[in-house]
Amino acid sequence: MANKYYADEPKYNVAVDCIIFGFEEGSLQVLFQHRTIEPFNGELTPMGGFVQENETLDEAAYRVLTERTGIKDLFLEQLEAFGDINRDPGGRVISIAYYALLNKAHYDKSLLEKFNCKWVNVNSLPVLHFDHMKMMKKAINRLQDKISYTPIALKLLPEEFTMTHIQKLYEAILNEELDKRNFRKRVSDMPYFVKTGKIDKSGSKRGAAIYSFDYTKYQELKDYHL
Amino acid sequence: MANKYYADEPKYNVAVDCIIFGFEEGSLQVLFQHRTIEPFNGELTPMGGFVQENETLDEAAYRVLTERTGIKDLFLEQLEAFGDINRDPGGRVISIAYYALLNKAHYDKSLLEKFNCKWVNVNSLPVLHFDHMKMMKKAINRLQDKISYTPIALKLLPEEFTMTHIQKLYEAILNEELDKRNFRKRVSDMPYFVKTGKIDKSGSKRGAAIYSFDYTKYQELKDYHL
DNA sequence: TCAAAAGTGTTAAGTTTACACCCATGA
DNA sequence: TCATGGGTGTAAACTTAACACTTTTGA
Repeated sequence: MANKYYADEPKYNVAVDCIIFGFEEGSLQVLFQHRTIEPFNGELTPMGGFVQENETLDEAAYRVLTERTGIKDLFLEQLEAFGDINRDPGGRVISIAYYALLNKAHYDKSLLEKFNCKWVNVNSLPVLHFDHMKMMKKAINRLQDKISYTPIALKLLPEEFTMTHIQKLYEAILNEELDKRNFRKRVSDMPYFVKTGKIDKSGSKRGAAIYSFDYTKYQELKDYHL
Repeated sequence: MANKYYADEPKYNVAVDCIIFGFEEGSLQVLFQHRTIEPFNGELTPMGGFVQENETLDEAAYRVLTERTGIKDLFLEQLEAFGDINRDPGGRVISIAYYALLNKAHYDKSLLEKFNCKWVNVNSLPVLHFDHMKMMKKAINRLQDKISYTPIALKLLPEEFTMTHIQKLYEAILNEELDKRNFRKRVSDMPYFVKTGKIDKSGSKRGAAIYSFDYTKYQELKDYHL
């Protein structure tokens, strides 16, 4: 497709970089892949890819995500564009950073080898190159901010969960302990958390009530109230 | 500069679009310029320009801003990247949207004709084309959010101002009336608002105390407390 | 019977909101 | 002297934070 008017203006490669969060064994994790070219060959980077001509930025990010994780139902949001002149030694690349939240129970582990990927605990991040640490910090901050006023964090959990699961999740994201009674009170006050009536006996002898999240109810309440 | 590794990947024009806010006569305003090409020749758009090879995204936005307004001391922050495939009929352009806050007292009015610009009250926005209305809404929302926890809005005021000035400013941004006593209490509680000792007699017979903002003190407090 | 996680309320502290009158001055 | 905007405090409502014991059950 010929560019009709802007022929004299410079053009650049445009990429997306996705910080992909997962949650397992009480820890917030991020998915990285090993670089396959110099410089920093073998070192870890967020999931990235170039924006193609037939896709929007969001679509490019979504494509990269589904390709690398096999997951279609996830939360995806743009963070910011990064465009420092020499941010990528391979050439000038403008990168649009995204973050995504997915349910690791649905993650296809065979893709770990296929794409040479690795889940890393956010508390033991590797050295990151380029401006990837800036992206990480932005992603974590955004996630921390956002879970206080939206239930997006639930995309990190299985469809069914206990109060303890949600609390551990919030504690992992916020990196601080929360008061059990206050936390449960706040969660219970939101009408879109519904008891399934089932009991999870895996975590204790007594068993814990299993909840699910009613996205339909959430949308309604959001539309009419918040 | 040759692109070393990514020769096969598509390239795009990359632009910045700046939503520039000003404040005058009690109203929040935005600076637009008239398009000079089809489609929508003559209609209003935010201040835009292409990102050049020797500048970062922020620098491109800053260049556009200083060029179009003559102002160097302003608040500038990235909003989001817009990259829908046909967002610009002139060709595929990825646009990085910014918003900026400036003190209209320093605005060089001769630039109005030079760049064929126009200040418009936010309450009477013109029809906007492309994805410009999305950018506007994002900018206004961000500004509204952000003034509740940072004093950036002061960049819209002269260096010296009265309590009434700040209140009118906040009311214009938030688009709602605020309680005078509560507002003044909150402002006075922040130690970086300092009374200059001067009196502004322009607004009333009695005269109002003139304040200024101590940016140094603000930085200190921010570093050690917030 | 006991260890381990689940579940449950109340009080104090802090924050936010609502609200009305006097002051100083120039015209 | 009066019209105009400047300036000030308090009480009620609401929100947030702190805190400890009982329940259930499988091993």
